[in-house]
Amino acid sequence: MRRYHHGHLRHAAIEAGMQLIEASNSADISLREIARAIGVSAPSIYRHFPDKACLLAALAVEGMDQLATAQLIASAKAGHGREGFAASGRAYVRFALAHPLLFRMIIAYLPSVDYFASAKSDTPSPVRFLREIVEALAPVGTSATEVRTAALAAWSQVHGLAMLMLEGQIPRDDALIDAMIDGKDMWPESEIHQQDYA
Amino acid sequence: MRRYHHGHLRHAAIEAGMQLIEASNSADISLREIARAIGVSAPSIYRHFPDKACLLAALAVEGMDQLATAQLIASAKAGHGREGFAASGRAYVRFALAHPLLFRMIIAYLPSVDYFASAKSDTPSPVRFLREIVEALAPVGTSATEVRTAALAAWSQVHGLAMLMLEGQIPRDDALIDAMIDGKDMWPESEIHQQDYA
DNA sequence: TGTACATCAGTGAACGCGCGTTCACTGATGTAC
DNA sequence: TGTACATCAGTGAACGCGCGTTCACTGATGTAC
Repeated sequence: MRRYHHGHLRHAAIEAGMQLIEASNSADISLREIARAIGVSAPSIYRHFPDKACLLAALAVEGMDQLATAQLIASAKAGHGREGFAASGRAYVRFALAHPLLFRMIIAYLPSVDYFASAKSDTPSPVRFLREIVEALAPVGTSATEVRTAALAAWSQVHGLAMLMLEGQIPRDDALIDAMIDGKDMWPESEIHQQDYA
Repeated sequence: MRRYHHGHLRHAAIEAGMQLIEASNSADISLREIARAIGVSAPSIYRHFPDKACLLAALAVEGMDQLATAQLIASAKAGHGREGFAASGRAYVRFALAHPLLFRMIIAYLPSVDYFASAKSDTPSPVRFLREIVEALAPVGTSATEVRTAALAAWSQVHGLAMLMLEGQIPRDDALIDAMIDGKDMWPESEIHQQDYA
């Protein structure tokens, strides 16, 4: 009987889960698989997670963090602003291609983050990042719903590209990603009041 | 021993499969389920399909036909051209929302239809429809790859919206679909040489 | 027209699979006296 | 400091599930003579 003090097994399960997710790129991860990976019996998982869905949700949260971070870094490298926004979009697609199953799980197992609710939250998330950067780029006087529509359209754009490439319907062509996501499209002739994402 | 002469069971299986797909909106359909639905033993399916994947592929083909038809009708109703294109995009999203599982299967189980290869094919398909309508709308002198990029961007846009709505990440708001997909975005100040989709 | 026969679309039973979850348990840990 | 004890993170065995697929079969059909 190996003993994991104070939530160590919980941590180990999530870590092992993440590794298994990277290895598999299509089917869901099984609870038993994760237990096997950390050398522990399957029922022991239930000391730390009520059921499988909660375990997967924990992995999805982990993945969401990673995605948000990847986008933030990409945006910062491009100097935020319009170019940073495009860069974060490309980062979204590349993250999906690099971590197919994790990406699907983020979308599937995470409770949806309402666009407007994200304004009140403090935790970083792709949705919150999206809202803030689009708000910063919108011309003064743009209505909240207009901004939201633009933000959701941008999300749809990169999400659709990611999914279609994952499904093999669009070739995984790096140049195509770049061509599809450039900074010129949104509010082309507007003045920008730039803000950092903090 | 009920007997289905001359491929009747094949037909019945596809029909029953389509109905089951409409009923379920998330998990995959099982081969046994389909057999049950038509009152036949599971192994009898194997007289007509080599394996489950082929059965599902047949359903996906059926679904693709329906999707292409829905888009074509929507486009025709709007008079083709720029408005027709937007209408076909909205039809894509609404089809996905109305037939969630079928939509997923079309994307997942169908061999990818290469954009350029679709030019040579004669069978109607969403990709072929997309290519033809975007080509018709492109200003004279637009390069083939530019047209392709625009077409794939449009596809990504509606596909992403559809997926995010299906996953509950974006509210299923009809007005939002309309706002997001209007005909103004692509090549805004270009002359159009319109063509019908035949 | 009647009969022998080949074909082949169906059948029920069985295979092995891995899954999520429950159960009664064991035994190491940390604490209270 | 030593001992009794409660806690609770682990265990192996078992549950029932539905799945895709294989197997040897049966019996209706349509055809050749």
